[in-house]
Amino acid sequence: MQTEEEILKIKKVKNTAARTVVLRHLLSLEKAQSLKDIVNALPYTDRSSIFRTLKTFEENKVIHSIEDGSGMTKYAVCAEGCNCDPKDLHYHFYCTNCDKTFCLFDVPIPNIQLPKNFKLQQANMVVKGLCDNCNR
Amino acid sequence: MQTEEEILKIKKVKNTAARTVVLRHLLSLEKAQSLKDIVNALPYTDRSSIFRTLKTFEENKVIHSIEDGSGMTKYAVCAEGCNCDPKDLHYHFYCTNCDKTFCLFDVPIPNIQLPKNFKLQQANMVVKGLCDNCNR
DNA sequence: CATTTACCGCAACTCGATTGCAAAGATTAT
DNA sequence: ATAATCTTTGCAATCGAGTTGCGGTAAATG
Ligand SMILES: [Mn+2]
Ligand SMILES: [Mn+2]
Ligand SMILES: [Zn+2]
Ligand SMILES: [Zn+2]
Repeated sequence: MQTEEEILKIKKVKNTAARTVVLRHLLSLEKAQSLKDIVNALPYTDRSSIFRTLKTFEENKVIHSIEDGSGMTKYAVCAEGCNCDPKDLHYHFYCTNCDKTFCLFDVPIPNIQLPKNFKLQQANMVVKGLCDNCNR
Repeated sequence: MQTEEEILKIKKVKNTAARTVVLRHLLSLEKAQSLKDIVNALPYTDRSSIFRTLKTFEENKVIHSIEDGSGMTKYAVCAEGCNCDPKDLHYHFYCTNCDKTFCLFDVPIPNIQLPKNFKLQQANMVVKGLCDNCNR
């Protein structure tokens, strides 16, 4: 896995204290995080700095955002080589029990046959249900 | 197409003035509407009444809600026979140019092979891009 | 008709998201 | 190295979609 310095270098985002700590934090977790989650986990970094860091990361394809319907946008680090193009699309799974949101990088997204003359640019595909941990 | 009285009868929702006007309005449009859209279109009905009407409709499967990433939840009338089960799932298309959101009732949703032990309950699948009208 | 229950309108409130601004830090030009 | 310039950060304030409390009105029940 890439370190946060490598990622920022590749994505041409200047490395600052806040960016390093936020990205390192996101890399350390397997599930997508909300702004609130991150603020709670990083008590020495200001909310608005984290917010602007996330915006910068998103603009530069370091992370992508997920609207999982929980009311808070969540963020996850992009996979290596991701450019947030349609080809990089993947499902997200939101567990209605434990409130975790995962990137399902391994589940292929089938070709979607849109109506005539519709053009696909992006997608937000959230599948909801119970995760393996909650489904017992 | 069913009238609003027929729909409310089938879904066992009491018919009131506000409900009639909101449902009739939704039926008259082909695209999903936000609360704000509806409030603007129905100046003689109070925002909170419309809000509670939408909640009632959603609970009773008269309409379904769509999180299209625009920041406002949108609502669309359920198709005849819809019970908002996974089998009634369909894609939604959000046009990034004209901001319209459509139900793609005719585009089949393929089977999603979730990871082991994950259980599907619902989904919010929003495809984004240009609609036929904006893609020229 | 009296009582109970549901619905409506208005105003207030919640909370995630966003922004203005000044201080601190980094970069570039003299 | 110093000054000028640009960027990032922290704090407080603001925005806006969504939601709720409450009193009044209408509908349903007996
Ligand atoms: Mn993802
Ligand atoms: Mn729909
Ligand atoms: Zn779970
Ligand atoms: Zn369009």
